[in-house]
Amino acid sequence: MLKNMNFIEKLRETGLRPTKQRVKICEILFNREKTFHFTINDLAKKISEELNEKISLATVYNTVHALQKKGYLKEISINSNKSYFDTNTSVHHHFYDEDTHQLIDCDENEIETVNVKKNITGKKINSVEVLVRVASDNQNQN
Amino acid sequence: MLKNMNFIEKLRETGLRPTKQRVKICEILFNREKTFHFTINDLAKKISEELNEKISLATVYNTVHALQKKGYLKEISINSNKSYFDTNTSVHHHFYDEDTHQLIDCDENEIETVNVKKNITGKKINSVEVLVRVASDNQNQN
DNA sequence: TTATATATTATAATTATTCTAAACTGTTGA
DNA sequence: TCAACAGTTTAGAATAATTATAATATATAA
Repeated sequence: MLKNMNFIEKLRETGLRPTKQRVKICEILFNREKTFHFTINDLAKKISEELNEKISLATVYNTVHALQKKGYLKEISINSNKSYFDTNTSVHHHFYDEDTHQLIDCDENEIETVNVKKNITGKKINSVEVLVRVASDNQNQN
Repeated sequence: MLKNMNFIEKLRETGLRPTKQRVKICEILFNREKTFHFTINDLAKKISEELNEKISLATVYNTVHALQKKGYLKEISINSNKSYFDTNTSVHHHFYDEDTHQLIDCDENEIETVNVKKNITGKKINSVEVLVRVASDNQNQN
């Protein structure tokens, strides 16, 4: 996994000043094996847990949005009043468990490439995302 | 197009009391040719415009959620801090124009059937939705 | 090292949504 | 028909997520 030095480099490369807070957030987000699905709140909580130090919520928002703009994070579409982010920025899809509200990454090969036949003049396709909603088999939908 | 009588029937059939407000909301939502994508706010605005009468926002929320629970409306997954609803409850997909924030329905045949190979034990697939994000071709993403 | 542009922070403001409790209305059955 | 009850509507308060603000602090270039 990457060392802090790398984060400092990486941030600088993309034109983001490597401030203390940004480097810390990068550590938490990217020093891990598996990809991380989180809300801003999850992240803020993790910061104060793991670092015994608080970072202003506004900074967490700013930093996450900055990282997203630079392509280090991806926002995920789910119906929810919260925004979810994903450290896996490659093209991939999600299962959403409606019982537990858990989000599960799909391997590329678990969903066949989606063939979009329509195109809109003057517009380019930015992304094609599939969301598979699942729920317990014996749930009656009252 | 359906007459109010039909809405009263329909509501009653599904166990929703056909109150004045619910019938009005049904009129606005379902007395139209093309499907309607809206937020609660859009709907509330339309009500006061078309009917010169206000319905409490709380009632709009309650009614939309009741209609959704009964399957007359579908909630759409987009990254946004608002919830979008769709009067087209059939399985279909969407284009989302990131420039104009417009949502466009996809005909069934404009996206090939998505083949999901993964399945999760004890869970059934409720829906498979594709969201295609498009944006102006000459936009630099700075 | 200093000047300057940028970032952080606490807090206020905003926006979407849900809750609450009182008033009201649709429905059921005498 | 009408009383009674359960379900609904309502305005406004409460909550939650996010964004704006403006003062302070920091990173970086010269």
